[in-house]
Amino acid sequence: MAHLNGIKFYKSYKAGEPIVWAGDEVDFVASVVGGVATLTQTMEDGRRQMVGLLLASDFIGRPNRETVAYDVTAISDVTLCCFRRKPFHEMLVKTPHISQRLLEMTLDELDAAREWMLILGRKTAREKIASFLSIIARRETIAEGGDVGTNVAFELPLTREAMADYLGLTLETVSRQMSSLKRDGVIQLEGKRRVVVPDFNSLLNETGDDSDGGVLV
Amino acid sequence: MAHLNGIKFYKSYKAGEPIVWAGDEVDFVASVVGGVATLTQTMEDGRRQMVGLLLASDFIGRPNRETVAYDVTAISDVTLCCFRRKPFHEMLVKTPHISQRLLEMTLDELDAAREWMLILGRKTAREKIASFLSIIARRETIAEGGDVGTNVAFELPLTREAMADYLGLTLETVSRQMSSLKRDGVIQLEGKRRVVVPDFNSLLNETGDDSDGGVLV
DNA sequence: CATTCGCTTTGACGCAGATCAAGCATGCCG
DNA sequence: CGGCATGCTTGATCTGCGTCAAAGCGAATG
Repeated sequence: MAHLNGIKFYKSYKAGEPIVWAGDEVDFVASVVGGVATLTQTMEDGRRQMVGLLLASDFIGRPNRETVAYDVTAISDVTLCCFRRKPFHEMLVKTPHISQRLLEMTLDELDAAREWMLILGRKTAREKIASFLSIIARRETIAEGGDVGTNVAFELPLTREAMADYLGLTLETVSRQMSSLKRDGVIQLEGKRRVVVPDFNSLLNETGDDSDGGVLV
Repeated sequence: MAHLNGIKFYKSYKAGEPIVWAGDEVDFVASVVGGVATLTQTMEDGRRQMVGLLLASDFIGRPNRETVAYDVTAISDVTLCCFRRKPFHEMLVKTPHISQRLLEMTLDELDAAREWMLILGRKTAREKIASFLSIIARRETIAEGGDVGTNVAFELPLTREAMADYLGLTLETVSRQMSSLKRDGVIQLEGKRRVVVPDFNSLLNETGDDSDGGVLV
């Protein structure tokens, strides 16, 4: 996505800052350069569900639509690389391999959403936490260029409350299950945010997923 | 999607028949011509979550990937319009506006998946049922060319068990909540499968969603 | 150094929905 | 026609997680 003179610009947001609200008109699409942002849906009475977790290189917005369907929030300091919507859409028409790339990315997101649906609909609180940790472990260690060996350590990009919104739980339940996994030796905590997983397979065993090794080397 | 000599063919499946299993190699992609199919994920111990409900014109498969990630099952008699994967992929590269169309469809599915995530993660059993019924009402009555007026009637394409798999509930809870909505006059049942909604707004009021009219005319 | 604030942990208790268990209705097949 | 299968309903009981409440902890601030 290089060489897009004039239609491309950067924007930064501080941790906690809203990027756009559901229903807002937005005249750009963007991709995350650095930091973490979330997509959330909120019900009238305040119940909240996260529906997207955006890390570096993830895409925001629909080329063809001027309003946005979800609240987008910066959860750490975030930098976006933005493209004005109209020229971006024209470029899409002229440069087919970009829309094919975008299709691939969207299909990957759809797959992620479907894995997420299984977590939300059928897993216990403990399985939800274990699944979340293994998802983050995978994304974070790949981002750091490391291999997912048996011994893994990473920083949680989310507060307990945000984890609860991700998993359809309350923050108290998240906290209790983290403590429980710690008690059982599945994870260790250094401070509140850094997680050490001494044996990644034993974490996977807690997810409820088919556990025959999986992605492990 | 016309004029695709030689690479296009049709396949039919009976109600209940599996179309493909998760992990199978499949050399075609397809679009649903008629009937209803589901995408489901199953855990080792048998817990099941539906992650896709495919009606007429919905698309199955990934142009770029030879295996399939979910169980696909015909839930009524189903006819698929299939395209061999390799030539389909080549056509995609040569005919950019098709991949743009496919991108639009995929983004719509992603939006649907995200609405679904809110339902799974945060709604009560009663709200889940009401949400499901209003989603089906919308899709079915549009398919029949009718308008979604206040008074709506439609056929449920799913058994109580499949509804449970859709909503992350047990079939008993689905049954109880259907009875409860019936007792409260929100819906009427003609037989087990036909649903009459005397006042669509009062159904919407049960979904927990922002209720200011919405899509109603 | 004390104070406050945001985040987290932990405890006690209650309830929505799961589980276990009958029974009912409809339609199919010998 | 009777028997059996499939799908649905309803009841009784149990439990995982939500709710309410209090207290711990580290970092920032005056």
